[in-house]
Amino acid sequence: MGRGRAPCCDKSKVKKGPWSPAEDLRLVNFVQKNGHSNWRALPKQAGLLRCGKSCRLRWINYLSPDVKRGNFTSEEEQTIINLHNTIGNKWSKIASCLPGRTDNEIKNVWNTHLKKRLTKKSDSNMENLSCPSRTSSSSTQHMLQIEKSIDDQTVRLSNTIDSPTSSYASNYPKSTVLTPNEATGHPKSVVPSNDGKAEMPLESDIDFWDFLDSLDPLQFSTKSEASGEKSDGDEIECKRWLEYLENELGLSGVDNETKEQEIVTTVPQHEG
DNA sequence: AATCTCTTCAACCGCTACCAT
DNA sequence: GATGGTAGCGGTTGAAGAGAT
Repeated sequence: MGRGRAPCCDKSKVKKGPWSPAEDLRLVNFVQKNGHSNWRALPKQAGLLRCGKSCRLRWINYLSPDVKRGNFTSEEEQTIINLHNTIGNKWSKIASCLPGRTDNEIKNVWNTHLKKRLTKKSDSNMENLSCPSRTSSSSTQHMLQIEKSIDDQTVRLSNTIDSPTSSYASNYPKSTVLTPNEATGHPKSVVPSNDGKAEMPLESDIDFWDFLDSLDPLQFSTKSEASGEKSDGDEIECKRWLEYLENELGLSGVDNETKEQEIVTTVPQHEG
């Protein structure tokens, strides 16, 4: 480790910046069919002008059905605060305790909301020195327990989720329901606009998210997790989802080859 | 209404950990 | 054990939107 660094991709040939709906669709489509055992090779195989890292990030933080959108509940915030107190900036570990939340999201929430809030609080606490510190032995013990449970959970998760051969379907968590439109709801996808077709923002269509909501994650996870293969039911659901996506993107009614070409040509090139 | 400033968060970058050879 | 390749993590950035002036 730590020896030199090979560039993860040819930077001159990859697109950067916000993802277009067409790219999203292409990535979802590909991961759904082939899983994501090799992120580096994925962009080429999927016909995306992105680097593997970018694809991975986009999937994990935004496109994965695991991702829970919307405001953090006070319980979630408290969990973050507690865990951060214990383990510091271990965002992925914290995320593993908050189903549906990504490390990036938690990091953002911490930096933009929680940190400031706590700073304010501690400022006011400084004025009130009698405030008991959380470093009492009992709370320390409590934190150690939390830390241990995080480690246990991390091990469990790594054993059950995301095996190298895992399919898209197996990424559905057992209990997490995709709730993209709760609270602020829909992801704020920034849609580059040098092409009319790719302009349609996904989040603008309530039906789309309602449809996603209507999909039963368990249906995806249970069978395929057990068998390692997609069942017919899964495929039908996946197809429905994809068809809907294509519809939303204005890509339906076009034969596949034309569609593929269209997506590639509508992907704006690296904007300066 | 126009402009400026602040806030938010998606995406990028660089590094390390881990695995295969 | 050394080396190379890939995945994942955490810090940082910058565009876009919101709010203030």
